[in-house]
Amino acid sequence: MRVTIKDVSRVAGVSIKTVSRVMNKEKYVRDETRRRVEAAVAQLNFSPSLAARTLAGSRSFQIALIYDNHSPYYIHAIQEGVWARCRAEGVRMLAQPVDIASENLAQEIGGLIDETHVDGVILSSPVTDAPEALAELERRGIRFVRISPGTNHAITSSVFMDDAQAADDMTMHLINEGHRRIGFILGHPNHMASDQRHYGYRRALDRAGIDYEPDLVRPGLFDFASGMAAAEELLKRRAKPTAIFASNDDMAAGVLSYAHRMGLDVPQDLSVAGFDDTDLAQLVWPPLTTIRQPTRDLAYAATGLLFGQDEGAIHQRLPHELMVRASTTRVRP
Amino acid sequence: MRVTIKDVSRVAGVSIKTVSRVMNKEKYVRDETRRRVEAAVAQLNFSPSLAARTLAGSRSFQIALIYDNHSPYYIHAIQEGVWARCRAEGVRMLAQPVDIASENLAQEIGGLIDETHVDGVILSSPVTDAPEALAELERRGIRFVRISPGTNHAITSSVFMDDAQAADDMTMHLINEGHRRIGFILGHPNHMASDQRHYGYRRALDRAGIDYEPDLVRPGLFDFASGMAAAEELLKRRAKPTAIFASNDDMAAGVLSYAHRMGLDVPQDLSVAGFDDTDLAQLVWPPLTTIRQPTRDLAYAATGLLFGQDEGAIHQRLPHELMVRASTTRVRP
DNA sequence: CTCTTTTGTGACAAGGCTGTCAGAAGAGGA
DNA sequence: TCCTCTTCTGACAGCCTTGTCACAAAAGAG
Repeated sequence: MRVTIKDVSRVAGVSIKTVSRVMNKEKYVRDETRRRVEAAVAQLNFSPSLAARTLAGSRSFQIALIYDNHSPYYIHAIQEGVWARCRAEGVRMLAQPVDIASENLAQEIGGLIDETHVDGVILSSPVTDAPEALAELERRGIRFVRISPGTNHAITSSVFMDDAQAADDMTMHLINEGHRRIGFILGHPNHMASDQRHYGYRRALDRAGIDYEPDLVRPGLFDFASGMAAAEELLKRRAKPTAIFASNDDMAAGVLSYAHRMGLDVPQDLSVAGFDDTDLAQLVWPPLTTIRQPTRDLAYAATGLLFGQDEGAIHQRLPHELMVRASTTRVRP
Repeated sequence: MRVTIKDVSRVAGVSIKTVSRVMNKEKYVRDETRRRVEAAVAQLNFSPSLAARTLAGSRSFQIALIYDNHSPYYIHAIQEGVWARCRAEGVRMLAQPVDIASENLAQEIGGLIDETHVDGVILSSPVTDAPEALAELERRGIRFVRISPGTNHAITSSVFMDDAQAADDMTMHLINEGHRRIGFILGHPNHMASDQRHYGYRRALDRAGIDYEPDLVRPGLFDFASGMAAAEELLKRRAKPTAIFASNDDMAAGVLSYAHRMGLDVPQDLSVAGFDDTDLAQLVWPPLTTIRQPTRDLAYAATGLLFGQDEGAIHQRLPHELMVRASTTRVRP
C-alpha cells in the first residue's frame, strides 16, 4: 500500500541507504546514481515518512509556532510568513496557540516538544516575554527565535521593529500637522511593545517642547472595545484632544466608531491614528493613518534565522513605515 | 536525556507493554497497576513520542486542517474551532494552507498525508469543492469531513449552514423594512456558497412579488475592493437601490467605504447588509446588519464528526442568526 | 473439583528511516 | 607497479512505541 524507501531502492537498483542519502542531499553519491534514484522517487511518487525520519534521525523536519494573540490579522500574517519560509525549506509548521497566563504553560510547551521532537520554535509576542516559556525552552536546549520580543536576550536570536521610533514618528507627524493636544491609548500591559510605543509618544512630545499630560493617556487592551472606551473618556474632557493616537488599529477603529456615534467628523473634528497597518486599517472609514509593521516579513525573517547555521544570537531590525491616510489631517486653525 | 516508556516501566515496576496499555486507556489493566503507572508517568513527566506511536501503531494522533481562504477572520475562527476539539481529544492539528488553483493540489495533499500519516482531514470551504482534492483523499481512503461544502457528497460527513435560507431571511428583512430596490453583490464564483446566497436573495424577492432585476446584481470576489467597485456601479444607476446586500462582510465594508466617500449617510440614504458576522462587522461604522455564521461551531462540530465512530456520512446543519445592527433601517417614505 | 472462560501481564517483532562502520572502487603519488 | 587517500555504496543496528501472541491467574460453569 504505502510506498517506502525500500520500494524506491528496488526500482532504482541501489541500497536503501543510498536512497536515504539522495533524499537528504548528502554528498558522496555519484551523479548518475542520484539521477536514477530521483527518477525512481518521481515514478513512485514517494514521500518519506516523517515519523520514521524523526525516530531514526536527529531532525524532525517540523518547527512549532507558538502564539497567544487575539488579533486574527496579526496571527494570520505571522502564520503566513513562517509558513512560507518553512515551505521553502521543506519543513512542516505546527501552529500552537497557548494561554500565556495558564498555570501549566511550561508543561504544555514541554509536552509539545517531547511529543513532536520539533527542531525549533518560533515565539510570537507576547509569548516572547513569558519567563516560564523561555525557561522551559532553554532547559530543553531547543533552538528558538523570538518575533518582536519586549525584552533583550543574549542567548537567542530575534527579529523586531523599532516600536519606540515608530510611535515617535507618528507623534511627530501629528505635531507637524499642528496638533498639540494628542490623546494616546496604551496597548495591552502584557505586551512589551505597549511600553515602547508609549515611550516613543512621550519622547516626540518632549522634543517638540509639548508638556506630557498624563490625563491624555488612557489604558487600552489592544481591542476594539477598549479603544472605544478610551475615546469616550478622552472626548469627555473640556479641552478635547484634536488627535488621538491609538497603540494599534483595532483600538483606532474603536475610536472612529465612537467619534462617528458622537457625530464628529473624522478627520475634520478629530484626527485618528493607529498602529500596525493590519488589513483593518483600510476597511474602516476613513482609512487609518497608521504605522506599517512588517509582520509577515518579521515572521519570514525569524524563521530564516531559526534555520540558519549561525551560532551566535542575531538581532535583526526590520524597517517600519508611516502610512498617511485620510483619518488624520492638519488641525483647524 | 529523553524520558521513554522504558524509564516509566522501570519506575512503576511493570513491563513496557503495560505502560503502553495505560497510556492508551486499554482495558485489562488492574486498577492498582494503572495507578502505579500513572504515578510514574506523572513523576517522570513523561510524554510519549508521537513519531514512535505513529510508526508502531495505526494512529498518528494528528489531523490536518486544509484551507485556502483569504479572510483572516474566517480561517482564524475555523482554526480555533478545530483546535479546541483536537485539544479535548489529545490530538494535534496541522494547519495546511493550499492553493486550490494549483496544478499539483492533489500531489501536495497526497504528500502531506504520506509524510504525516494524519488520521483524518478537515476541509474548509472552498477546498471542500475541489474535485482533485476530494479524489485524492478518497483514493487514499482517508477519513475527512467538510465544512460548508457547496456540493453534496454521500460518502463523507459535512457540517454547514443554510446559506440560501439565510440570504432569504436577510432579503426578507430588508423587504419588511420597506425596501424594494435591493442591490446584491455576488460572492466569489469559486465558493459554492455564493450561489446559495444568490438563490436565497432571489427566492425572497419572488415570494414578495418583487421583480428580479439582473442589473441590481453585481459580481464580487469576497474582498473589500470588489465590494467597493460593485457599490460604485450600483450607485451610479438612475434608480439607485435603497439597500445593498453584500454576500459577505468584507464586501459590505467596501460598500460602506464607497458610500461614505460619496457623502451618503448610512443607513438614512442607503441600507447596507453583510453576511458572516465576522469581527469586522462591528469594527466598521455603522456596525453591519449581517448574518451570523457559526464558523467556530461549524469547525468544532466537523472535528467532532471526524473523531466519531459512526460509519455512515452525517450531514449536520447548524443554525444561523440574523443580526440587525445600525447599517440598515426602514426606507424613507 | 475439574474444565472453560475471562482478565491481566510480558516477550518479541515490526514499523520506515538514519547513523555508524566497514569495505569496494577509483584517483593520485612514489 | 604498489600503496595511500578519497569517493562511493551497502549491511546492520537502533530509534520508541504498538500489535500479536503466549501464558498465568482468577473467575465462572458443570
